[in-house]
Amino acid sequence: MIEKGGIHGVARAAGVSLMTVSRAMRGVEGVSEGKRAEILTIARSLGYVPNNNARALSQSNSTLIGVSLPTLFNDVFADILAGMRGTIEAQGYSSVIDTTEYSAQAERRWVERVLSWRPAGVVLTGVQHDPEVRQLLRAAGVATLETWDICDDPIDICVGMDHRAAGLLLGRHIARLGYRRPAFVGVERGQDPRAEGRARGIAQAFGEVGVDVLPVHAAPPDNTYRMGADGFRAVLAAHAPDVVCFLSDPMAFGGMMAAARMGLDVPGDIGIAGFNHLDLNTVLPLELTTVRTPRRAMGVQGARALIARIHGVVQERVVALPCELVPGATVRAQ
Amino acid sequence: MIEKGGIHGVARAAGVSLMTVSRAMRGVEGVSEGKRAEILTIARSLGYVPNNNARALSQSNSTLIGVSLPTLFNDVFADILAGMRGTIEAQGYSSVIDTTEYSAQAERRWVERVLSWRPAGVVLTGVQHDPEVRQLLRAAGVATLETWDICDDPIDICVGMDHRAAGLLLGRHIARLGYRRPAFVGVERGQDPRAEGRARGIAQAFGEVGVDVLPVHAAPPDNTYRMGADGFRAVLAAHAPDVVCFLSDPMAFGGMMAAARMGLDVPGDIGIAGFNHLDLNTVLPLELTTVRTPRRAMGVQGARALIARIHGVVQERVVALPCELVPGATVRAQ
DNA sequence: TTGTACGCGTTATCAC
DNA sequence: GTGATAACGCGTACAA
Repeated sequence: MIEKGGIHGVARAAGVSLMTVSRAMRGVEGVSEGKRAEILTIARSLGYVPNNNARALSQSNSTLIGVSLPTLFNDVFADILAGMRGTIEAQGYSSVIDTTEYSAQAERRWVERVLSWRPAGVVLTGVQHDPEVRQLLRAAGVATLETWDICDDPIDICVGMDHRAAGLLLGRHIARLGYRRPAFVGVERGQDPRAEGRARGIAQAFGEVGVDVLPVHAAPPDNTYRMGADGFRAVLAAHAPDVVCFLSDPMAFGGMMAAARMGLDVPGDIGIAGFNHLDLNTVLPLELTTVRTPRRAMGVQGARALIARIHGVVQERVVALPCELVPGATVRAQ
Repeated sequence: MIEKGGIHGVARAAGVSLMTVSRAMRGVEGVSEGKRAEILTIARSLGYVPNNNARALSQSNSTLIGVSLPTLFNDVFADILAGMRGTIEAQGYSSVIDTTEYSAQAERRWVERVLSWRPAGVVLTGVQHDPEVRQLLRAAGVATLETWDICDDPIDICVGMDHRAAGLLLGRHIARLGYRRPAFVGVERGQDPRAEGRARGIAQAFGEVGVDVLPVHAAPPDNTYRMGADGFRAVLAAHAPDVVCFLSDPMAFGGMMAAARMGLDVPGDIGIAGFNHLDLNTVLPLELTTVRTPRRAMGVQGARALIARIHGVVQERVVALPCELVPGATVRAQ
């Protein structure tokens, strides 16, 4: 419908050739300024928008970067994305977002779809993918960034963090405070590999002080806060822990609310810890014990590395950004 | 790089013509099953992904739906989107997301970009846009859905809700409980037209009981929870209200936390109300007084209407979905 | 069942 | 500074 004239219509209306319109629209040299202004006015009045499919087809280089996120219901990914987008757009690239709902299958389908647009680069969340994803991206020779997690052999490059180390950091802090009956509330196995990594780190920390078991409760899918609250009750009934670590801050908050409802004092009766240090924490009466993750920096540095990679510059293939313990006040003090 | 062979490479490797490969890849008739399997295997091993730019260029019909959201840092839009995506994908369409950060300029640029892909449909959040947006979309003749808000003359079709009516609903409830010194905490003017509509509704409700002023505090941009907390303190100091309505639930929660920190009892000393009824509320010790918005339904019905519109079916141009008051416990009882 | 010619809208290249 | 022509990779229509 838009092609009732397309570039031809504009050219005809302006009394010039296609090429002159093309040059005028793109802002490249080869058109007198007067003519350019005239053409732009006509194009605008005709509602002409260049056809990117044709442009992409006739050119080999693209400025499109596809970004895959597990979900939009998590400020973590919004933070990472915010960091990326600033950089991506400042460099003249544009991004296209999609979510996989934590499904490897959906991620694979998305990779095929985005590759069909011949993007300059692709961003994936995490390092665990359908085997075909790696193969597709490698075969396409497309610059690929994996983020949020790290691994030894990324598809292309990787800017993330070590979730196990982060769990270890948190776990050691908690263990040092004397807790000996920890528990973890997360989601079903395979749903969130990063959370599993953190749980392993926590388990390792407690292993170092002779506690060999970290009971894990997998919350059935629901709203995050309720998952935290229900998970807290479940793990309390099943394992009588003295401290409960949660997959995330929102879940930990749910746990805190459940504790209050049960008449339990935090941290007097039981300790609670979250993960990520999200905005919510800044207003809580009792600051949550958690780990601050470098989400925004990850986005910025990841995008920079990806664009450098697109330009053929390869630095380190894997960059792990550091986390920071937030002692908070939901576990007991020394 | 991927075109080291492209469809030609596959055809050559399989010993057939381009068209046979094309047919095999698309799953249409005209290829023997044996040959199809063989071709698919070869294509896969060669990492061949069809070029969507070429496909889109050669066809007039697209299955792409572009969706514009203000931000990802708000579960409201995640909810709407979740509702849409299910429908969109079930109908064989695919969606591309972008965020505008509440900037009309960014929205206009996005509309141009998405139109350059010749989408089947476009979804915009809200009804207030740069004038050119309307012109571009109308000129392109692309099916367009506006959502989350409503207006009398949508660009094309509109499935949303009446924010002023929602504010009126909430305001009347609060006014009926005897409150007479209301205040509103929102964001700077123009940042969120929907919130302004709700504030107008609240003001109208209080106008009905003879209270003609609704002091409004515009929180400077920050994290939502802190904006709520800081806004609460500011509005309290400036206007000594007996009830504070917030732009959203998360801000209201920030306000509740600030009240607690100031030693104020809610609702004993002061009333608080939010908007949207988000997941957070389900775990709070004191359920927030708020309005439940039909976000998911809006997404589902909006997507259905848009796809019907794409297929040429036009029902009502504007559909307003109803909201529901959640009395909660953060304003005093009757 | 399989292959050939042409067109989609744009840009690069070369000629004027 | 401007215009003509040939790609880009795929799908449609038709021919074999």
